[in-house]
Amino acid sequence: MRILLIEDDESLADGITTALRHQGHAVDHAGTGREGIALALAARPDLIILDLGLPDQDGIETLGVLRHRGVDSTVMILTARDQLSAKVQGLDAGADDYLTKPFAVDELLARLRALERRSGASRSAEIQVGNVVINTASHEVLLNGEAVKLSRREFSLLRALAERPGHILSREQLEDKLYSWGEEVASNTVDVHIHNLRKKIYPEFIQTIRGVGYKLGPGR
Amino acid sequence: MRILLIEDDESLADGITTALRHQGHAVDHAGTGREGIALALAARPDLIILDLGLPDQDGIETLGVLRHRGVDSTVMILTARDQLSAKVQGLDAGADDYLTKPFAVDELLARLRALERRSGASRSAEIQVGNVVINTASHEVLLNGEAVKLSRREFSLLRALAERPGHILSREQLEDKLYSWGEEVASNTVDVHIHNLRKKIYPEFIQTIRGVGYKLGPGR
DNA sequence: GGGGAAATTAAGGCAAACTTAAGATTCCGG
DNA sequence: CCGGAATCTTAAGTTTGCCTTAATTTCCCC
Repeated sequence: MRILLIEDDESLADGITTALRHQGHAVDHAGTGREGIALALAARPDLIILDLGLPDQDGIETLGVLRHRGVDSTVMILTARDQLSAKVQGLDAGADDYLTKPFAVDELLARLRALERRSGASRSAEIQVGNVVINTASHEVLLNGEAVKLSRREFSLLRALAERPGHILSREQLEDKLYSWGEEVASNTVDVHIHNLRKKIYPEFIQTIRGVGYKLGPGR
Repeated sequence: MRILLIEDDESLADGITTALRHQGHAVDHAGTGREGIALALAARPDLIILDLGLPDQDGIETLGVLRHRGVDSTVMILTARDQLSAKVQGLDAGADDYLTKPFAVDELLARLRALERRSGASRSAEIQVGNVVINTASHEVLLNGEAVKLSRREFSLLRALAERPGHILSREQLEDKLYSWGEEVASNTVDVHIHNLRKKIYPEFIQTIRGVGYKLGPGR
């Protein structure tokens, strides 16, 4: 998943970024509302995490601008515990969820998974496609009940495809989900990971649409 | 919206019920998990508010049973502030959101609006012409329910014609749809692809208007 | 029956995708 | 903080499938 973090506190931002990357997400970071808007328009993230206590402009205002410009990404706002009215405003201004500071990173991650699901197909942390079960919380993948060991990138790739089984994702779209701004790849990395995934699962599970991209197929 | 509240604390339940009804929602109330499951199956609510601290059975378990029985309503769970692991479990078990107790009723209402807004959209990417179904998302084409394997150009051609069934498109117009500027083609390519399409589907599906172009015909 | 339009056919060429392996990088335990 | 293991990226070589071309045949309308 591609995530944009708009947060001025450097150390907090670093912590969140690291945790998210560890989960296999592509993370872009903006330190101000203005910068955040620019990045949101350029990178088209799946999710935006927005701190309401920004220095250059009000967080709510930033959110308003984003929605006005047609950014329809899911938005989670971060706010201080006692700012109830701000939370309510935020939700009504187009945020999808909020988290009160301070929070545990595990909680943030769990919330993200919930949000991810709300817009996607599956209702629980498990996505099933054919005889393959993908657990987005534990990062476990089962093929006919047996565990398959995947690396981080392999898992991210599989998750991206599994969010909408049957839907085709181009190489470019897949790269966008895996790599943040500034760490783009310039090779056939995606091809290679797809190849390795096919070896670990089974070849027909991931189908190639020549000239278009890849999609998950039906069970064998 | 039809809402099911599963909450054992009578006075809290009364307060929430009143507030929700005030907003124009239909509210059912269950005091136990067992009762909640029965009501969920009977009433098919749009939203379920589930307290994790239930007397007769664990709230997480209740949620599991609901999802297992195919209840796909949006679920918001209520939990005590310090029960982090419970929240995380709940979200991963298929809840869409949670709220920590104690909370202000305004906050609950704002959350509901956010949830409501999210569950809209998603239009189908399918075009149907006669007994042929064209799925633009998966590039799948079904003839009487059976998959027909098309190449990229064949698919583009078919989609172009299917966008306006019955309308006549000239070769030139079709070429414009298939080829971007700078890669024009100088032969009877379109004819050839049309021919191959007819072989894969059935000849009468694509009709020739002599001297003008092609159009999609009615089912066989 | 004649001429132009459309259909048919087959083959060569080319770009997309696959495979492999080596070098770079990251991760993790001590 | 270091060294080995796992993983990731790059790039080159190979394979594959498709697209285009063009020559030939069939069809339709005047």
